[in-house]
Amino acid sequence: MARPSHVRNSVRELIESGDRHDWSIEDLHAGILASGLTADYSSVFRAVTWLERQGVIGQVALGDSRIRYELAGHHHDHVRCDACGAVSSLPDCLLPRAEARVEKGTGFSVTGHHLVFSGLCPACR
Amino acid sequence: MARPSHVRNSVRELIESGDRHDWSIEDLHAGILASGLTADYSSVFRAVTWLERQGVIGQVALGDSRIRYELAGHHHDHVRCDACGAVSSLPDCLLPRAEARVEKGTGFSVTGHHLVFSGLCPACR
DNA sequence: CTAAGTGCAAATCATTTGCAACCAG
DNA sequence: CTGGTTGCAAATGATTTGCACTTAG
Repeated sequence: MARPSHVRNSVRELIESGDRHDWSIEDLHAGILASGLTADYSSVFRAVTWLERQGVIGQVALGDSRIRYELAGHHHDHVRCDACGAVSSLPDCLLPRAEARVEKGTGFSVTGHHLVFSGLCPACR
Repeated sequence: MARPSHVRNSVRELIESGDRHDWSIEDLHAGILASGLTADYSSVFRAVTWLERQGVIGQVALGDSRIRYELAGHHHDHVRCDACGAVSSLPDCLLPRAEARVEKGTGFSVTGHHLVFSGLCPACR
């Protein structure tokens, strides 16, 4: 069913390139244009939606008012600079057994979590 | 400088009433109308902004695409039901010394964090 | 031919702001 | 009178959708 889609390919390539983990749709759109290719914002939106539904990428909710995406797969948490907005990711998850504790305490069955630290990055402090 | 403001009072009362910790502006607006009083959405917005600046309430970013607020003060984390959207809060913070670890690992100076667990609430599971 | 992918414009949704009327001090 | 508060309408910002055109399978 899937036909060649250069927009989807470009989006996937950008996100898989790995250096960033806080891609907004606008960032992706700009990235594609910067590489010489063309793509409409709405096409990027649809590509992102599609990739998300396929489980290739996932949303990252930073305090920021736009939706951001990163490669899905290995779970990790983030640190965000309050001053410049820079985001870094942490190598491993700091909540090894916290979920079990939450389950006991609340009665919820916990399937995951989202953790963002805030502070100042080395450059801004 | 501050004159009586029934909108601000209503918003504060609702949020201080304590049962919820995921008030959106729309929720607050609806809540005020439900109590028989009137208030414009924009006035509620301004009241919320004012209370936030005063440090009375703070934002809570749940996956949800709208900004939510809760009483500021004691820090605690949340669990959100993926099915019905219900939110509960956890009594204490589960990351006592995690911030120090993050500082060492990333070079950021960490000032806080935001943690949301996701799963299914007792009613939905 | 048929359905997927794309661009363009327009519709939504939620948040914010401008402005004039209003009112307590 | 003066400045804070409010309602109403309109501006923003970002996400989402409708539609027609193009093209791979």
